[in-house]
Amino acid sequence: MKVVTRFAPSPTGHLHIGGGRTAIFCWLMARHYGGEFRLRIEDTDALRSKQEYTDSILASMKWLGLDWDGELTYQSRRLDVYNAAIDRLLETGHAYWCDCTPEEVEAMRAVARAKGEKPRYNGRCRDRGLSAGPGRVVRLRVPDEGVISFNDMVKGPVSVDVSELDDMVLRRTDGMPTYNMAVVVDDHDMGVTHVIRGDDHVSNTPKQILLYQALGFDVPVFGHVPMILGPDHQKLSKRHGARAVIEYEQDGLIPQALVNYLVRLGWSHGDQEIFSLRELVELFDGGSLNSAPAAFDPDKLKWLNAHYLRHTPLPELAAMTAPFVRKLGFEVSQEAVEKLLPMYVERASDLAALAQSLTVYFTPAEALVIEDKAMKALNEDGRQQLSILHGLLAALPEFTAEAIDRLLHDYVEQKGLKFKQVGPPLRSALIGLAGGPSVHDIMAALGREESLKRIRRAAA
RNA sequence: GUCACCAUCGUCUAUCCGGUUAGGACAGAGGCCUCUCAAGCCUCCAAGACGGGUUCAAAUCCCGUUGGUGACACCA
Repeated sequence: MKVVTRFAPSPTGHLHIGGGRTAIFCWLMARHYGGEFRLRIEDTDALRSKQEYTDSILASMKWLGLDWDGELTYQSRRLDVYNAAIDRLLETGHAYWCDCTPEEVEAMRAVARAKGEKPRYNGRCRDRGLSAGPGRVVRLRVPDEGVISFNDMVKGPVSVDVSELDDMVLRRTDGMPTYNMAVVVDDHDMGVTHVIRGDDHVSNTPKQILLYQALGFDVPVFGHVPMILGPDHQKLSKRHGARAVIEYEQDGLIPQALVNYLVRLGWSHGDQEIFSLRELVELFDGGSLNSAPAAFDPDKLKWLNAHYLRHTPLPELAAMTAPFVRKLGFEVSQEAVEKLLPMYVERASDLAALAQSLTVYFTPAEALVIEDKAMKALNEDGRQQLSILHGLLAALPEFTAEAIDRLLHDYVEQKGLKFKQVGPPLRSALIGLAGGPSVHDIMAALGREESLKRIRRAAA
């Protein structure tokens, strides 16, 4: 049987990392089994759905490297299909019209709650034989007794007594189908075999199974992946920092690093931490998923991203970094960026920071700001060394990293100095920072003229 | 409140069907390297929520307690 999975976001916000992770799992599952991965936009909430969010979600999917099969499905364009299904349910007696107002239903819930029961609709209109009319909704007739069970891919067997279920609304007064109704019809029509979604949908599953049965559809396999919690084990929220995939893109993350991190959150393959996309497709078969919610750890993501940064081929990394440098206001070529990269790949954990560290090379000597920590090295002795070195460097026949390094070491040895006495002052003079690459590499990158200019300026 | 699900180092996790000095990774501490900052390498710190069973043997199976998460809409 061909495996068909789907990702079905509602365009009421950007793609967040929790959604991103379930999308990755769905995609991986489909690719692993050589099946199909479908994408559906759940926009039945006309008020909150926005085109810009659909665009943003699609962009994030592409950025993550998740391609989908077939056409995009928009629920808002399938209203007729849902209504036909609802009519069938009405005809077969699985559903009925109800004219209770939201206030009345709320009162019923209050009563149930007061009795210590689960708040729900009391079934008042079940047998009133109402027909279509303004202000009326269609509700599902939940069986009086029975237990709904399903074998969840990640949670194992789950069962719920139907007495816990509500005669839920299938069709709203405005004629729009509700989420549970649309999902079941769509998943069936799209031939979805494995419904992988967030943990927050477990309690919808029994209701949907009831709908599948009432409609005479085959019930798919369900898999509910646990939620991602904040580092403090609370629900992920704004105060935990970035939640949307697009924010990570803007912060300079490498998509593969985010994918790797997200997959490892709740899934594992022995002790392995680093997975290429190809490996993931090969290894991810839908098993080994953890059923407990996982806390998001920004530090580990940072580490992974730094790892990917270091392992990205230079030209590719330059292409990714250049836009970030330009965003900082420096009109630079990709080639110029690529030349500087080897000095900095091991010193940055994201593209934004990497770009920032390159800016000192594009800043004119006069505008170079020397940070406080770097000023310490420019004491009297430091400045004196700079003056002497300025002369030696000016006379150096070949201004290459090797030659500069040799000159510096020869000088230190002859004068009986410690390298510490020349390295830090030079670095402060050259890039205005206390930390960074070897001074000979910095000078070679800057070139003789620019290096001497900066040394002169700092010595004065 | 009711229902569902969950519970191994601070965090992510391994330990496929009971027998391990409970392993790895991030973070943290220390060290090596070194002109600095990183990277890299090495070492260390650190866990089976609690209480009962079952068993020769339990982190692993069962029950309970506690704790956590989710859900309880004419949102998805």
